[in-house]
Amino acid sequence: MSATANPTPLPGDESDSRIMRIGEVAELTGTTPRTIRYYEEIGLLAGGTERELGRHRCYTHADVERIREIVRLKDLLGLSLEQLSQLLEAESARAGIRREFLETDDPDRRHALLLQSRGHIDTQLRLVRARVAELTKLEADLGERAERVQEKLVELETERP
Amino acid sequence: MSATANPTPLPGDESDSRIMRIGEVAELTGTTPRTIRYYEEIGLLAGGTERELGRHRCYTHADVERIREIVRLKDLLGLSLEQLSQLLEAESARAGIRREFLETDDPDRRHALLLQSRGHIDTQLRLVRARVAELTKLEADLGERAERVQEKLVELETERP
DNA sequence: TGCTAAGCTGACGTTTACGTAAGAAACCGC
DNA sequence: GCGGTTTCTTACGTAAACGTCAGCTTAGCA
Repeated sequence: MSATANPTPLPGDESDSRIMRIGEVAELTGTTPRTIRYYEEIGLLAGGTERELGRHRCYTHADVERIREIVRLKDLLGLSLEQLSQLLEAESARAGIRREFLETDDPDRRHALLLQSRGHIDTQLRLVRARVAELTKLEADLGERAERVQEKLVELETERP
Repeated sequence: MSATANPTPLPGDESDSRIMRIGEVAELTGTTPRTIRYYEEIGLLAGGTERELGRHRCYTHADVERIREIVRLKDLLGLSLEQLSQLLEAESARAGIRREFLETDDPDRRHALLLQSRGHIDTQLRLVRARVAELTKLEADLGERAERVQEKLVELETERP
């Protein structure tokens, strides 16, 4: 028996292809239903398609991953949701891109899609690295200050027994 | 002629001991007068002492440095101003501590002040390092994704001339 | 001494990122 | 098919971090 054949997956199970509702997704991502709806409202999450008004939103594991990524970038880089929208704009149709990638057989088209994906990842990498550099500089500055204080402490301790 | 003897220091001059008003400080720190007043209002900046109501606030280069540090920690660590207040609480009396350090001759007291200063710096260092670790993990994850895309690109290019 | 730029003190406005509440509708197990 | 839970939409509320405006005062200098 494979895990994917399990007819009733465990809650919190991260295997793909399960369909979840907003409450579960919120728990899995450490957010709230309101937050998820808000992200959809401002266009940060797709969700708008293929759902008649009034019916329950449904999500896949890919959506959970995306929300986790949003939260991570938001918290770690301190980006506003609007900045995130722009940053992830290319990726916002990620599911669509992936689908198109799998559906098409045109190598040129696949090539273009891959390039687009790589560009998007590179942008994020640049941001992260710049931030790491700034933090490293801050760490160095703090280290210097710590050292100066330490010197004075040693100095003081040698002065008196 | 030494630079410090210059009776009219250049604007933007970072030499100590000049007394500035809020507009200049705002420019030097990339903030606005309103922001500086607000920081004072919520107790993040001292300023409350030694100034009769209604008179102009005056600042030294040490204040500029402190504001720069606040902005830096706020932006890089994404801390709220209240969190910053707590983090810098010990340091908030920094000028006072420094003065007391210079004034006192009691080695025990000086020792205690130095230890306090070191503890404060260490707290900041821990925060910075934790953040760097998280960002480094994010960088690694992005790197993996970039690699996978790159592999597919190469794969695609070898398939067709 | 008089003028002007800059600063002062309230006080209200604004944006972001959600929280919260209400009433109705959808889903699910039995 | 029905009760109970979850979700839906709509709409108002809120906390943080300032922006902005008004009316008045201060500081510096010609």
